[in-house]
This record gives sequence, structure tokens and C-alpha cells, in this order.
Amino acid sequence: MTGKLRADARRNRERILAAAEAVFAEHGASASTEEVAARAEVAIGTVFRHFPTKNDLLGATLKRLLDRLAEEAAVLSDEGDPATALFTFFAQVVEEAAARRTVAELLAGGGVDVRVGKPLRRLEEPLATLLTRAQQAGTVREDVRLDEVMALLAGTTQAALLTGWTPDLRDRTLRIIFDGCRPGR
Amino acid sequence: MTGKLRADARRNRERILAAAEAVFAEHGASASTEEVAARAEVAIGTVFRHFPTKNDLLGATLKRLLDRLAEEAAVLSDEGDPATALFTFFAQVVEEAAARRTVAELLAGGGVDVRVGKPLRRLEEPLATLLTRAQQAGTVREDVRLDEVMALLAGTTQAALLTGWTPDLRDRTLRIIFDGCRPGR
Amino acid sequence: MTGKLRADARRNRERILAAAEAVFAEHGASASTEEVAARAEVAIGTVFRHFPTKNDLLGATLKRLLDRLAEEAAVLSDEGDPATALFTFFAQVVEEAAARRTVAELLAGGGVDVRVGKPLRRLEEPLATLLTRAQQAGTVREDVRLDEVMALLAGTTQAALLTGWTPDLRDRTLRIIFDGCRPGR
Amino acid sequence: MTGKLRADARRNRERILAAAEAVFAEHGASASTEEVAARAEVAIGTVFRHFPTKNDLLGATLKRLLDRLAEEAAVLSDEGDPATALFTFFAQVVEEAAARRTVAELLAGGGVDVRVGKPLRRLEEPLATLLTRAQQAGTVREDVRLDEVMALLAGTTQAALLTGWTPDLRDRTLRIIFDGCRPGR
DNA sequence: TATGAATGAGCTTTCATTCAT
DNA sequence: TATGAATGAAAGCTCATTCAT
Repeated sequence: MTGKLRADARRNRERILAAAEAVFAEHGASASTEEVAARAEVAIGTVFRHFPTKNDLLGATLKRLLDRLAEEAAVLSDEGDPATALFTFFAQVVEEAAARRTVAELLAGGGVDVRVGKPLRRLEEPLATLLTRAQQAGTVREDVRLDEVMALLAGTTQAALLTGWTPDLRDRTLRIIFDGCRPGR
Repeated sequence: MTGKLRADARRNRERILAAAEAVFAEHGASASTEEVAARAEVAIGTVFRHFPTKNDLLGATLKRLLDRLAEEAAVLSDEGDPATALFTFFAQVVEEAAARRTVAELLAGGGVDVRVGKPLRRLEEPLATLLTRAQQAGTVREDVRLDEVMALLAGTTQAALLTGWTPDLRDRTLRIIFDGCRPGR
Repeated sequence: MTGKLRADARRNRERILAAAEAVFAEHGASASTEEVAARAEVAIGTVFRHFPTKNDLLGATLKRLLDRLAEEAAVLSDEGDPATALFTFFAQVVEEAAARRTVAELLAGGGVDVRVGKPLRRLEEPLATLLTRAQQAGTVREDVRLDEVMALLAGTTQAALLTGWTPDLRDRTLRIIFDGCRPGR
Repeated sequence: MTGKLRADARRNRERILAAAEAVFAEHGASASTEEVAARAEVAIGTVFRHFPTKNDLLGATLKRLLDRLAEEAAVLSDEGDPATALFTFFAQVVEEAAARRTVAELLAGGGVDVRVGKPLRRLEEPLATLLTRAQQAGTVREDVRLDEVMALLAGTTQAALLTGWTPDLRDRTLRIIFDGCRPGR
């Protein structure tokens, strides 16, 4: 898909996406496209050649983030301990959200009219696997379903943006959620 | 504070806040000030006389919402069953968030630079009371602290804005959180 | 309609229209709205408050021009010699077109998507009167119809923009058209 | 002039001109160069290699159209009835204008700063011949000069773009012009 | 004090033109 | 020579904020 681009075009596309990620992480999705262009050291027209609309840019940035997360989930699926991989992944996503505002904003629908539907679905599959494994390992109740896990993930991800968020608070918050997922009581 | 205002001025202030609540609930915090003025049937200048900045308007709207919530919490403190009052209140807030986008947006910091610090503190006190009572009643673990309850509240409140949010999903999500708060395992 | 505007608003509206007429007359309909604002010594936002779209501005400018022309036609209807009033008016319009590019551009449909339909109709009525009078006076053939007069007017108006257009050329051009309208051979 | 070009270069030049004619005919002179490139199935850079400026492209397109018209005029000069050839040609040009927006737009100077001077002169010579013949044949008044014929042609050509233009309207419009050219009253 | 017009910076988007590949 | 990505100067338009009435 991006393989047909000329070398410099692909390079610019990458620069723009990286810049977008940084800018949106810092100032949220309402940051200006112009700032993204500046950070990428590219003219404004170049941004619009690659992403005809600000929404397209946001969408691509989100897709990139989710792809990265999905990959991490897949790795955990393959190599991690089934009993804890779901929790590990959950914690990882929350951790990243604390660092990058966009993750949280977009996981939660973001106010912006990004059709998150599609990209978010990328996360569902690996997450479903992790959930099933955890249930088979007996660390998560049988009746827990994928959608509430995603809802809790989206929610905690937002919480991670709160002003008082610290590693300690994070641990205590996650503990409640993880405990709530465990069987027996 | 508002006592020094002329009668009509106070009336306008009220109209504007009510309109702001409705507009921000519908279109999020990015809705235009002009639309608030229109809904309040007031000229734009009047809005800015009462709230010199859009942020001030958002802040006041938030304060109003939180005051209402704090009051409900207080009532539950006095009249409700200590064992369940915290959970009841938590669910109430989430419910309201599902209906009013602002509650969620602002509880979570909302992208907008509202100094939520102050207003949010209003919720802390009654929530702390509810938490203590629940712990005394033995329905919440002793080591659960106020800040994680607030974080979970803010987070779930955001989750309630997700596209797939249904009463059923809400119940399953809350169940995990509430179970996670319970003592013993 | 414009009567409800505040004094300064009406003044600005007038300034803007006058500026628009001048600017469009000079550089054609493709002139920038910003230049109109500059000429009117008004901020760009003010132009858009009065005319939400560039098309609206063009439309209003055209309407203004046509109203003026229609008025002249009406005066000629009342006071002029029926035998020559049509020709006099025709020549006047052409004369104005030579001075103001917009008249011609817009009479001819102008490339721009101005809904000329409406405003142009304003010219039809007085022109129809002049035509009828001329036919009654015997200076125009009975079977000449309004639409070809308008077509010739629009066309000549365009011709008046040609680089070589001089008073002499104008007279010779109009002579052909007027002669062609006369009865008997 | 085009003889020094490589075969494929000449072929491209042709394709571009053909595309430009089609595109400008459809959307007027404000159509984008990119669209011309697309229609010619050529990269945008190629268009600019052949025509360094959009104006150059418009000019070349116009020249091509006028050459074609001039040729038709020449044919009529040689083979047609001198008494009617001028009128026939006039009607032909108007007919073509109705079909191709560019003819009209460019004959009239077109808003765009094409130096029509040069290309238009190509039409003058054959038109002058037709005019002289008609005058010799006695169908056109002796004192009619070339420039007013050209002005009328440019004007009618514009009128042919009007919304209500029909074959019937065209005939009535041309009749007035042609009658106006005839000698004797 | 209320009004609502004016301001003007900033946003997204388009397009003729340039230039590395 | 052809390609098509990059450029960057506008353009049209929005909106928080100011200020004359």
C-alpha cells in the first residue's frame, strides 16, 4: 500500500505521522495541522497531499498506534504467560496512554469524528485471544466478555490522563479492575 | 458571590449556565460560545460579561454539575444504606455521564484547560464519606483509597460515551469494578 | 430589510458593497474577498458577517448594479421618447459595462455560480416595457422578442470588454444591432 | 517549431492540447491544470514542460481553436457563396461556442490574462476576406468594418452561453445582427 | 448592564509551479 | 524526457474576544 510511494514520499509520510503522533500526544487532537507540518519540517501542502483531511491524519495516527499495540498483544499471546498476559497487556496500554494523550483520547472516541470503528477492531482480535487464554487459565471469570474489557481499557486509559496519576495510583486502580475480573467472589 | 448582582443579571447568569450545560452536553466542550448564547436567548456580549473566557464558562458549568452530584452524594450519605451507597452513587454518576457528554469530558480533564482541580475537590469530600462508610460496613476493602475510586469513576464515565455502551454492558462493567472493591480475594 | 441593522452595521454593509463593486469591476469576479475587505477598510470577518459566502457577496453586488440599471430604465420609460428609449437604455448599459467589468461578467453568467436568475429578472420587466413602447412607436419590428434583446445586451456588454473597444467601435457595433431591430427590410 | 521535438514528445503535446480543449470546454478556463493532465493521462510535470504556464496552455488551446475556425473560414472563402459566406461562418462560430465554453470565453478575453491579441489576429484575415466578398456581393453595407464584426462575433458567442439559449433564440438573435448588416435602411 | 457588530488570528484546503528522481 | 511529490502562497471561512452603541 505504501510500497508504491517514492522513497522521499514514504520518508515524508513517516515524518508526518511521527510528528502528528508527537503533536497530538502533547496538545490533544485539537492541535493544528500546521503545527504538525512544522514539526515534520514539511510544507503544509505536503501534509494534505498525504492526508487530504485533518480527520484522515488523525485516523492514520490512531491506526498506527493501535497497530503497535495490537502487535504487542500478539507477542504476549505467543510468548507470555496465559494466566497474566491479559493483565500485562492492559497495564501496558494504560502506561502508554499516560505518556501519549492521543491513545486515550482516541480509544475513548475522542470528540473528533474519526471513524475509530475500523482501527479499534484491530485491537479486538488480539485482546479476545488474551481474554480466552486467561479464562482457560482460570485467572478471569468465565462470564467476562470482550466488550467490558475494552470499555474498562478505554476508561482506565482516560483516567491515566488525570492530573494526579502516579505509578502508585495506577497500581491501585488496576488492582481493583484485575481483582474484579478474577473468579470466586 | 452572586448575591451582589442585579436581579436581571443573576437571572441571565442562570440562563447562560443552563444553556451551556445543555449545549456542551450535546456537542461537547468544543461547541461554540455563540451557540450557548443563542440557546440562552442572550447576546454573545452578555455571555462574556458573566464569563470573561470560554474556559470560565466551562469551569462554571462543571462546578454546577459537580455541586449537583455532591449534593446527591450527601443525600445518599445521610439516607442511604452505607453498605451500598458508594456503589449506588458511582452508578448514578456513570448514568448521568452517558446522558451528558460534559460530565464525562470534564471529569476526565476534557482536553480543555479547565482547572478542574478546584471543582473536582467538591466531589472528594462526600465521596470520601461514602467510601469510609462502605469500608466500615465491610463492602469495600480497607486499603482502597479515595483517589483510585475517583480515577475509576472518571474512567468509567468516559467509557459510558463509547458507541456500543448499553445498559447491559454498563452492568457488566460496573460489576467488575464493584467486585474488585470487595474484600476477601 | 436592512432597516433593522445598527447604524454602523448598515454603514459597513454599504462600504463593503461599494468596495466590492469597485474591486470586482477592476479585477473581475475572481478578485479576492480579502481585497474587498481591505478596500472597504474593514476586517475580513466583517465581510463574512454580512455576506456569509463569496457568492452572496457577488450576488448582492450584482443585485445592486441591476437595481440601478432597472431604475434608469424606469426613468426612461416615464420620461424618455418611446421611439428611442430602448436604444438609449441599451447604449447606457453597454457604456457602463465598458467601465465596470462586473456588469458584463455577471450579465453573461460569469463563470461564477451566482444565481443570476433572480436578479436578472429585475431587468426584464423594465426592458419589456421599453421594448413594447418602441414597437408601438414603430421603431422596432413587431416580431422582436424580449429574450433576443436581452441576449444581444448581454453579448454586447461582453464585447465592450474587448481590448480594442473605443467609442467609435461602440457606435458602429450598436448601429448594426439597432438597424437590425428596425422594421421594413 | 514542433518539428524538433522527439516523436513521443510531440505525441504528448498533442494529447495535452486535446485534453485541455475538452476540459476547458467543459469547466471553463478556471479548470485546474491537474485535471487536464489527468485527462491527457500524463503527469502534471509533463504539462508544464510543454506549457510553462497555465496561461501558455490556455493560449495554445485558443490558438488551436482559432486555427480551426480560420481554416473553415478559408474554405468558405474559396467554395462558398460570397453573398452568404460571412453569415454562414458567423453562425458556425456561434454554434461551436454554444458547445464549447472556451471558444466564447476566450474570444471575449475570458477573465484570464491570455494575450489573445496574437491568436485572434489569425481570425481577422479570413474574416476580412469574407467581409469584403459580402460587401462586393452587396449583402453587407459598405461602411461596416472588420472590428465591429469581430465585436459582434465575440459578443454573440458569449450570449450563446446564456442559460436560455435555444436554436430558436439563436436564429432570432442572428437575424437582427445580419439584418443590421444589410444595406438599404 | 445588555447588545450584537467588528476584529483578526488561525484553520483547512486548493492549485500553479518547481524540482528531485 | 517523463514522473509525480513537494512547495507555499493564497483563498474562503470560523470563532473567541473586544468594544461602540
